Formats: sequence, C-alpha cells, structure tokens
Amino acid sequence: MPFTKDVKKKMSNPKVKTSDMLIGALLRVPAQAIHRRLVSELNASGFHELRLPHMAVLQFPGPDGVRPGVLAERAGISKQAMNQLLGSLEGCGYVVRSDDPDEGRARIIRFTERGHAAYAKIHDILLEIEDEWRSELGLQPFAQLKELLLRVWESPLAR
Amino acid sequence: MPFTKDVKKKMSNPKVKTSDMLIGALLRVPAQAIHRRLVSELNASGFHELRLPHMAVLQFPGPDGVRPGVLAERAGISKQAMNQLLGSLEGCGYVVRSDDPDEGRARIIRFTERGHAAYAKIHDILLEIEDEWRSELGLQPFAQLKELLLRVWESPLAR
DNA sequence: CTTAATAGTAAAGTCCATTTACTGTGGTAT
DNA sequence: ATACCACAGTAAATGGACTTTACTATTAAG
Repeated sequence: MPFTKDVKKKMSNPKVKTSDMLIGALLRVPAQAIHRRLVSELNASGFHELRLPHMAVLQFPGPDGVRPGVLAERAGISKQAMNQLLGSLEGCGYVVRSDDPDEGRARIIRFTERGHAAYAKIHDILLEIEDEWRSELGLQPFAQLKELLLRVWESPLAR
Repeated sequence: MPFTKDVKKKMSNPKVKTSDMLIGALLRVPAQAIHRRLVSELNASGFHELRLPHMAVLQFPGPDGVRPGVLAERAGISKQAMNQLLGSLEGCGYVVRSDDPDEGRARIIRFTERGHAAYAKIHDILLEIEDEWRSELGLQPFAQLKELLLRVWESPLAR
C-alpha cells in the first residue's frame, strides 16, 4: 500500500534558457530515462531478472567473446564487481564463462541463446526510442544530434 | 545476432558510422565520464566525503530550499533512499534539514557554507568541461548540441 | 628455477536502496 | 468535533552492489 508505482508527476518547468542548463544535466537526464526504460521494457518482455546494474554488462558493444577484465574496464567498475555481475547473469542463463583456449589464465564470455535474445531486444528498444526522438526533433536535427555526439565519442572528451 | 560484426573485438575501430552507434550509448558514455570526473575533482578539492550517489542530491538545480520528497522524485529514487543520503550529507556538514514554517509536516533542505562551496565547485567544474567541449567541437556546433539537447529536455522524451 | 606480472576469483566489509512499518500533520465529510 | 484518509517524513531490517584485501593459477623474464 505504500509507495504506489511512482508515476512521474509534472516537474513544473519554467522556461529555461540554454545557458542555464549545463551539459552535465542535459546529457544525464535523457540518458537516465533511456536506461530506466530499457530495464522496464526488458522486464516486460520476459527478461524479468535483468536489473539496472546488469546493463553495465549488456552495454554496447556487448560481452560476447570478451574477457571479464575488459568488460570491467569498459563499465568503469572493478574486475570483482564485474565478475559478480557475470556470475549473476550466468546463474540466470544469459551468459557462460568459458576458458580461453589460447591463454590458460583467461576466460571468455559467451552469450547463451537467452543472452542473444536479450541483447537483440535491447537493440529493438533502442531503435524504437530512436524513432520517437526522430519524430519529436525532426529527421535532420536528430541526425545532427547524433553526428555531434559521435564527434564527442571520438574525442578524448568521453574518456 | 549482435548488431555489428566488425567492432565486437576492439574499440579501437577508427571509422564509425553514425548509424552504428545508437543514441543510448552516445549519451551514456560522455554522461558517465562527466559524472566520474565531477566526483574525482570534488574529492581532490577538499570535498573528500562526496561519492557518486551524493550527486543525486547535488544535481541541478540543487537541493537548497527544496523538500526531501521533491528531491527523491527528481533523482528517481525512493524518499527513504533520499533521506538516507540527506542524513549522510548532513553528517558531513553539507546540508541541514529544517522545519517548514508554513507546513508542519514538511521539511526544507538548506545548504551550509560547505554545501554552497561544494555546489559552486560543481558549477565550476561543469563550466570547465563546457570550455573543453567548446574548443573540441567549435563554438557554434557546441551551441547547437546544447540547443538540441534542450529540446529533448523539454519534450516528453526525457521522462 | 626463481621471480615478477597478469587474469581471474573469493571473502569480508561498506555503502546504498528497497521494503515494510510507523509518527505526525492537514484536509474533509459525516 | 470526531473520524477518517491522504500526505510528508522517518526508521529499521533486508538485500543488493561495489570496493578492499588477499589468494590461486598461468605466463613471461632473468
């Protein structure tokens, strides 16, 4: 009875100027919204074990064929934390940890069928979100936004 | 089926097309980078108690004069979680929780001097980051990027 | 063969957030 | 007015997630 499904109420939004909003908030809020939506839509699609932290593993470009240490570095968490997440995902049947045939001390993450399905679903949801953004912003401005963000991605700013 | 075959091993792929990267990753990576930098620069500037979760409180437009419940809603966490963070910040001397003179059941968060200093520092760091982005992208493209993100902010996409 | 470096793992501890439950205030309808 | 209910905030227990510290196993260098 307490805490009904938190429905986002209207945040009273008095006209804001570009100069008021700093790039931190401008990036953070929509990124967070996408993140949350990913999890809730995945849960609704039968992948009910997946939680927000698991997204650190499923992040682009995905864990398939990658070593745990690399995944940890990508996500910006310790190897131990990543290993725990991988254990959790392995327990739910999304990935398997197999030995690297070339290096005895290394392991390699592989998707299971279920893992592949979840990753494909994430891709679908993201395409869906892109469609919404495209119709809200317009085709050309949206392309421009992605282009600008890609320039950021390729620069040292994103490190 | 992973959605790209060519970049699954190495991130060092030099030429990436806009269509390959989805908006989720394009937003997430720089937002994360900013977040981490905020914490580490704050720590280095004498605010050594501040951790990543505390940013949920210090997020724009800040907690000064706001009620706990509103802060919780902004950050997308429960009132209890927010209350715990506020308790932590109060313990470190960043904020105080005072009673609302108008409504007996409400409380109001106020910055201490130290809190104001930390918030100002965050603002400085963000301005610093904006400068870097501006010189990397160019003045006009950067303004365009912020303008586009502001349109997203004002739309239902960011909810 | 010894030593050092690397990849991964395990256990303990800490920090954070959710669940559940409670107090106190404000409004409203009988 | 009393009763009732919704709302703002708080508190304790629980569970989850990440870090620190420490360990094993493999590889490479001397």
